Amino acid sequence: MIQDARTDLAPERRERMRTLIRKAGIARVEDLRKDLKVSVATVRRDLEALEEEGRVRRVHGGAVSMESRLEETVFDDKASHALREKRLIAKEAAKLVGPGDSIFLDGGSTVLELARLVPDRSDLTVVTNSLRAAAELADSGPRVILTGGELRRLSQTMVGPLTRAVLDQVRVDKAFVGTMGLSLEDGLTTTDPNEAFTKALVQEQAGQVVLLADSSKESKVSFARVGAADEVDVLITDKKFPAKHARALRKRGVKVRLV
Amino acid sequence: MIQDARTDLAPERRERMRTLIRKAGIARVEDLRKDLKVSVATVRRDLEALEEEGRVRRVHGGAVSMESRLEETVFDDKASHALREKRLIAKEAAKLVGPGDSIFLDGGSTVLELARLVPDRSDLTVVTNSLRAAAELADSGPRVILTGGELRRLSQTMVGPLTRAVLDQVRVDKAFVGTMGLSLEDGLTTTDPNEAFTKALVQEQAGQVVLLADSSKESKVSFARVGAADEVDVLITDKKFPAKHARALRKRGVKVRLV
DNA sequence: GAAAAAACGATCATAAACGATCATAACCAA
DNA sequence: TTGGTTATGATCGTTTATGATCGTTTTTTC
Repeated sequence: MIQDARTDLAPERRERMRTLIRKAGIARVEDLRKDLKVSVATVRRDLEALEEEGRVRRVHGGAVSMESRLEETVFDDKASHALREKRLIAKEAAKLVGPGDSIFLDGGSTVLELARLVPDRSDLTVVTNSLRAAAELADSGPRVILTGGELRRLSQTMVGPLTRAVLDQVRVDKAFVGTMGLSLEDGLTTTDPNEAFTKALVQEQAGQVVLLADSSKESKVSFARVGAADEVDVLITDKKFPAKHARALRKRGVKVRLV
Repeated sequence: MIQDARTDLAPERRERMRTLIRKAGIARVEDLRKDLKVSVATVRRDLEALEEEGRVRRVHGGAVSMESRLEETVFDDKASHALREKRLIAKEAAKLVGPGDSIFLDGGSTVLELARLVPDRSDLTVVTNSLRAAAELADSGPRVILTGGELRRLSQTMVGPLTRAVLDQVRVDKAFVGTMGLSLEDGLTTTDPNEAFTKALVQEQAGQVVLLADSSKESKVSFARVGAADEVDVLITDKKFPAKHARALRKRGVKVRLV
């Protein structure tokens, strides 16, 4: 074995490799070979070891770091519009969550922001059909119950008839739901019938239904109907929500909060 | 013993060695030999002693200090062992998955490797109680159905009575399950009773139960019992699995495949 | 979808590093 | 002195880490 003063000991070389991969998020075998001045065989062996430790995941041509979950969430956030409004709405919604409550969270992006506000509330029971909400709460805090059902890829939610099996057996104090469209005539609408079915089901089981919807959803109508607008108990939206429609909703018994 | 003015007393020399290694985080035998002006044999003996005391960890070519930050990062996470075996086992298991099959995947790490092998099989229906398996398949390929239930953080699986609600309504052709322990007398055992309950439930609903277990699980017994060993239809394990026990299992009607 | 290129895993040779063993020298006690 | 103990360093067969080679698998290209 060649180990003169210029070469690293295996642990320090692996440490450098690990750092390189973590900083870049991903690294190619060839680049690592050049940076560390070893053969590709050694790079592969080291990557194998780092994978055993769970620090990287090997892929064809290199390896990706498992040590920074940050990128994913940043990526997610970038995709969503009106983030500022959504955060404000979520913050307001969090005030409605009392001690020891059991709450339902659905798959909307605003609701996901709410999930991010409660990871320390270990007194809560959170029922959700959203994989992303579950992922947010997977490591800490509240008791988490997933509904099960068929995975809908686009929204990363569990939907369809199978969700009924679990939902029939639980009751929640408050259900926090999002929507694609909200109108007086057509009520709540969303893109997927299965999704709509599950939303409607949840609303039956919840003591209180809280709709989180920024003002861009107002007067929109999507494909699948969830239910009438007045099945919602509380609507939390932003100040750009037209006052006229807010009044109409209040007249039908919906509490409307503008943030 | 040589003990003139130029040489250290042994304890003193070891103290210096320990300091050198701690400061650098890591040190080569050759460097220590030069710094301390002793033979490599002595350096090795001293390192052996320091390792015995838990102050350093020896590596090929030198030693890493256990008293500095480098060691924490090198040593802390000893997560998954036998990755190689697990991959081989998973690959073999993948051969059992026929076209159009519906399969169940549980939360074991070997089973997770199997999940990674089927993302392109869009003819499949995958039922799983593992969030991580679901995450692997969340973007592409098979139809994914999650069981629902209470989230068990440690294993990132859905477990408990609520899983029954969904599982009662589905049948799968083959269930691929992992285990913590496998023994002839105690059968399959795992750490958590809720987890065991769910595993047992799945085995009832499956046409065929395939156990994926590397040989380290053999003759181990964990806390919660899942069921008898002969409730398994096929065991896929590695070649280190004792032939004697493989024979005993075959006698009980379990097909044993060694890879 | 076939051909070409790249990356991969398995295997092997080699040199460094290693552990076991032995010889030496210093020290101590009779 | 002699015999015993201990730390050390040298020797030598063994083990380990590495890099090169080669057939296989995967990805890219056309």
